[in-house]
Amino acid sequence: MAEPVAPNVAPGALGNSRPARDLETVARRKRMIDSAVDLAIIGGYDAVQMRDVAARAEVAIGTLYRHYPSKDHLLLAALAEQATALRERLAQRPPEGTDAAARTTDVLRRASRALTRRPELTAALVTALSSPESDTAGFKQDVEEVLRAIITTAIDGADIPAPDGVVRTLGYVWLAVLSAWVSGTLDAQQMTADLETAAGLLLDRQRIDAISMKPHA
Amino acid sequence: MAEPVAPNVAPGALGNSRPARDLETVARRKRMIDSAVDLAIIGGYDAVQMRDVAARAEVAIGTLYRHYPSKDHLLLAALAEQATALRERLAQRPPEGTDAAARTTDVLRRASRALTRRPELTAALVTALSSPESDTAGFKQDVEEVLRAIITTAIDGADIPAPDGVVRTLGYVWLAVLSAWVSGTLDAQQMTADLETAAGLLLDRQRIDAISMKPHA
DNA sequence: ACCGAAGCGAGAACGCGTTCTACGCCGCTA
DNA sequence: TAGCGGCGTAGAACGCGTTCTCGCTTCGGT
Repeated sequence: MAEPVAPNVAPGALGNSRPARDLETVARRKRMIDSAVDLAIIGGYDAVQMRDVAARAEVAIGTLYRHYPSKDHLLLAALAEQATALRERLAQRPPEGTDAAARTTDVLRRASRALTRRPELTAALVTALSSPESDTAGFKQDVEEVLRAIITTAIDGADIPAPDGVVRTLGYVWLAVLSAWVSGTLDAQQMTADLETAAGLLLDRQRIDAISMKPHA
Repeated sequence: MAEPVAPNVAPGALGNSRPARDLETVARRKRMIDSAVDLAIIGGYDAVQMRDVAARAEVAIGTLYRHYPSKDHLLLAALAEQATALRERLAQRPPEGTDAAARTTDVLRRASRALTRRPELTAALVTALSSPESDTAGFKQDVEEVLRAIITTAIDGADIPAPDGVVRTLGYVWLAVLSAWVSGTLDAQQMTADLETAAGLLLDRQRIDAISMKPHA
């Protein structure tokens, strides 16, 4: 629904009529995303400069803007790719643990490790995700849905009451700690810890006394 | 600790030695914050343009930057004021309800109403809050602490296990729904609903089956 | 074969956050 | 009294996201 198709184009208009042409277009789009990701890996959000992306993708800047109407659209498209890839990678090896809380913790821990492995890239993508331009709302919802899907598969099957509320709440916490990590208020370890605390509180009422979270710092 | 004192000044250096001079300085700072707030009320983040703030406060743009080294610092200073004021207003009339869940819901509902009353202003301040510049980390933590203090006073005294983890988690959810509201993914009603769902899940295990949250939209 | 639309390249231009330059005023200390 | 450092003003200048101009090419319909 929110695939970054060329703007101001009727839905489905970019159909299947011009094979060679469309192949070139698809390749160009991939180059743009890849260039953005390459730059983000090195220097984060600020290093992704539209002129540089265009140059590296060997495209005119107008072309870049034709396909991705803003820097945030571009990065959100990259983020959507990454998020889907992450979900698939996590699904490959199903979460360890017998109850929902343990499985969720396991999944979140693995996800956090993956995200912190390329800190600059993640920071760039999360920055785009938390930028407030309302014309990207749909894309953001798509990404949030992927995050919730990751949580859902971990919880799935367990006997959890109000699972939808739990998943949604955990999704919010995930977003919040991610953006706190990006802005430097939390380090990676605190981020994971807070996320797991929330999962424990929401999923495993038995264990909360054992958790006894201390205020960090 | 994070009071927006003039930058690059030793702590306490702005003491009490030059009365008339300092009075002027204090007045100037107030004019800058007030101007920013005035502009934000009308047009949100984008309407707060540094040249306009300076002109409206009758200061040179260099002076504005001397006191608030970036637009986000300026807005975060305004946000700190607003947040403290909100906390005090909420404290004036203590929350209704006999148990922690009810009181928390009451407080959050009142807070949300206050915030959505001036949508553009809140949007501007939350935008600044979720901007990723790391040199504002301290200010952000201050604001987050105020939010947590609001939640804490509602919970206080009740027999809640792991209260710190609950408060922290609720604080994250609050931030996340606020920024979702600002970016247009959630309307005010959904924002309040999700916040209350989280409060119910974290504080009132009995009621969660009754809540039975439905996926919205 | 011709037309118009659409995609693209090259680069200038614009807007706003931020920084820099040049200067004046005031209170301090040698 | 002279100089000096801090704060202030006015305004130009810079960087980067975004938009605009203009000309070229390719393609589908007539």
